[in-house]
Formats: sequence, C-alpha cells, structure tokens
Amino acid sequence: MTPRARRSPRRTEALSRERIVEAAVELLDTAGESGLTFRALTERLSTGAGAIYWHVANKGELLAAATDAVVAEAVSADVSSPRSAGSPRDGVRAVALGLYDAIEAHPWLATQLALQLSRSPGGPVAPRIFEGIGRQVGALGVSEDGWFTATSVLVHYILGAAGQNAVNTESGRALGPGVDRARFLDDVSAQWEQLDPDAYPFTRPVAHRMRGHDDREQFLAGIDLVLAGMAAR
Amino acid sequence: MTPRARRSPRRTEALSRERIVEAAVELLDTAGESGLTFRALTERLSTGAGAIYWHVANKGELLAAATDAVVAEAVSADVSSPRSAGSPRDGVRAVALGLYDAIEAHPWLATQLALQLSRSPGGPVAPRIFEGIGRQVGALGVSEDGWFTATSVLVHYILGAAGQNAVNTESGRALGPGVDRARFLDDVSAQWEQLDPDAYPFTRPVAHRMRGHDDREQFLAGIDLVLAGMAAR
DNA sequence: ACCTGAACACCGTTCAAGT
DNA sequence: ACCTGAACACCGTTCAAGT
Repeated sequence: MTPRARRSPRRTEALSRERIVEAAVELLDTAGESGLTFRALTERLSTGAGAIYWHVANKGELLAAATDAVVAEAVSADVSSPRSAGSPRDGVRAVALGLYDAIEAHPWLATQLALQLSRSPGGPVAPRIFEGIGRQVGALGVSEDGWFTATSVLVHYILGAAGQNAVNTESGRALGPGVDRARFLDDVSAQWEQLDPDAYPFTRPVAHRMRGHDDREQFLAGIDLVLAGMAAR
Repeated sequence: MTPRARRSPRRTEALSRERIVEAAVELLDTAGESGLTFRALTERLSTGAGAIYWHVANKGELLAAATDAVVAEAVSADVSSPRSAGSPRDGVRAVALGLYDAIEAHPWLATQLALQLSRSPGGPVAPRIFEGIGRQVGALGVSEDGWFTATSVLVHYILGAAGQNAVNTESGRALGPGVDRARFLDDVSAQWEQLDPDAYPFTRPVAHRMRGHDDREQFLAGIDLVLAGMAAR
C-alpha cells in the first residue's frame, strides 16, 4: 500500500510464465492497454524479447493468460464469501458483483473479456465464468434446460453491462472509483439526451436513468429480472 | 453475385467519407480485421494515406463508422418486416435475429461491437441498438422502470450471445454459413467436455448442448426468458 | 534449456508539397 | 479545399549467437 513499493523487478528470480503474466497485468493496470508492449515488458522484467517468447507464444496468448488470471481470482473469490451464505439469489448477486468489481478495478478487462469470448470461445475464460455463475444458479433448483438458458443470459448480461459501465481511461483510472464513474455516466447520459427525438423516441426519455448514481442497483435489477423469468417458467 | 464483379474502384468518383467507410466494410468482410490497413485502403481507393485522413480522424473513428453503418442497416431492416407484424414478442425476436444475422454475415462485427460499447459507450452505436430493441419492448406495455431494465438485459444478451456464437475466421468466412458454424460449435462443445469434472461440475454436463445445431433456437430461448421475467414483475 | 538483443517486416500517422 | 506519397516513430516477431 506504500506509494512506491517494489520498483525494479528483483533480477535474481528466474523468468517464468507466471512472472510474465503478472508483469503484464501490472502493466495493463498502470499504463492501460496501449501500455502493454514487449519493449515495456522486457524493460520491466529486465530481459530480452526472445526470453518472453520462450515462455509465451505471442501477444494474444499473453493477453488471454492475463485475462484468465484476473477472472479466475474474481470468480473464485466470492464463491464462498459470507454474503453468499444467504439465499441462492444472493449467491448469484455475489458472483455478479465480483465480476463487476473486477472490471471496475481493471478497466482493460472489459475489452479483453469481450475479445476473448468473441474470438476464441474455446479458451479457458468462457467456461470459468459460466461455471462461476452456474454454480449459484444451480442452487435455485431448476431443470437442466432452464439452468443452461438462464446461466447463458446472466453471463452475457453481466459481462456486457459491467463492460459498458466501466470507465475506460486507457491510461489507468485517474481518481477514486466513485468520482470518475459518476462523471462518466453523466457524460453518457448527457449525450443520449441530445439525440434526435424523432429518431430516438424511446431512448431519449430514459437517458436520465444513467445519471450519476446507483448503477450498481440498476445492474442488480437486471439480474433479478432474469431470475424472475427463470422462476416463472 | 458474379465472381469478379467490380475489381478496380472507379477512379472517376471523388473521395468521400461514405466511400471510405464502404471500402472499409468490404475490406473487413473479405480480408478480416487484420486486413483493414491504411495501405490496403489506399490501394483499393487508389489514393494516398493523407487523403483518407482528410475525411477520417484516425483508424478508431473509421472502425466506429464502419460498425455503425452495418448496425444501422441491421436494426432498421427488420423493424417493419412482415414478421414483426405479429405479436410484440415476435417484434423483439425479429430485431434480435436481425442483429444475430448481421454478426454472422460480418464476423468482425462481434469484436467491433464489443470494443465500441466498452470503449466509447457515448458513441452512436449503443443508442441505435438500444432504440431498435426498446421500440419492440415498448409495444409490450410495461412501466418505464421495467422497460429500461428489460431492454438493457436484452441488448447485452443479444450482443454477447451472438458474438460468442459467431464464427470468427479472421480471414472472412470460409464456406457456407451453416457448415462452418456447426463444426465450430462442435469444437467448442468438445473442448468443454474435456474440462476437469471436479473443477467444472456444472459446466461439463451441459457441454453437449452446444453441439451442432439449433443455436438459433437456444438463442431465442434466452430472449423468451427475459420477456417472461418482464411479464412476471 | 533458457536467454540476449540486433534486425526485419509492417503499421498508423504526419506533413511539406502539390493542384 | 482536397489530395499526394515519402518519411517517421513504433510495434510484434524472428533468429543467429551466446551460456
């Protein structure tokens, strides 16, 4: 927590895939998506480019590994949290908020998640999230058919909504999470309010709903809607 | 439909933003995301790089414009289609399938949509889709509160599910849409079936649901689930 | 087996110069 | 106002050479 903890990487440690992925996450967090370059990475790890390619096939694989590492932590963290000890519905909420928070903490995650899922759904990220959500949904006791559909809808909604609400500053978040976020949503709201009323008769009147606060509450309302649909089958 | 229709761009026409965007879409369709470079674009339009920069700020803006152009067509196309003349539920289905098909026809669209929405939600793409879906949802007659939430869930689900099911071959789709797609889903299914049973007790048993066919039906089942939740409020 | 780092191919963007 | 195209800065990746 000290301002300048760990400056130069300890050169004594040997290079490994884990250390490379760890450095990549740190670089993404501090310098944004455009900050992750092999040159920046070699400097941070005080090594050569070829050394990284010995452990990692290419940049795409590195980004996939970084995404998976962060998602794995986010999904597993809340599974047995005290909050999920409540109703099954609370369990779904807990995992959803875990992913929501992870995207808020790592702005690059929204984009990478979307890239990962659309470009290589066969990768490790999709089943990990699916399992995290599905585990909670399973506790609600429905048929396999309803379970699969509900979990699919929840996963896509969570990733999409959290991604769209994430402040993506490209150079890491600037101030505290609350401050930035409120201004960001205000901006989007203002832009939606300036839409042509004739072309956007439905969207314009609800633009104010994005204003300022309670995007978490709105996010959870969507989850409740899906759960209600599941119960109604 | 002839194999070699329009080879060299007619140099007589003046350059314009529309022609550039049109060429970008064609390039994305035929050569994939990595095929869209300013060099390929200048060659296709038989012009210089600076000429493009006169009409378009940078590559990001060009990709946003290409995405918006395709989405605008997809969303508007089905709004007054004969199929949406049925129940309001059919209207939602029609717009959803319109976007689904657009992503299938333009594999790069899934990625770009995700990038656009997560990186610049203030852009034109988000409200356009929101309006397209919301218009249909509005016909179902619910309170503004329920309307906003349901539309949000639907939009994210549609984009996420369609994106994940899209075959992304990076160099354009290879064969007919049906053939490729079935094999693609089979592959993903096979990979999910090889997951560790202990770590994935919920996901592995439903892997077979991705096999081969009827992903459209599964897609629509998710939409019905949301609509059921809306009615149950 | 693991690492070095110069070299290569390629890309987005700029800008002095033209019409 | 609109276009040309060479030049620049930067990037991912390779590979002969080292230990």
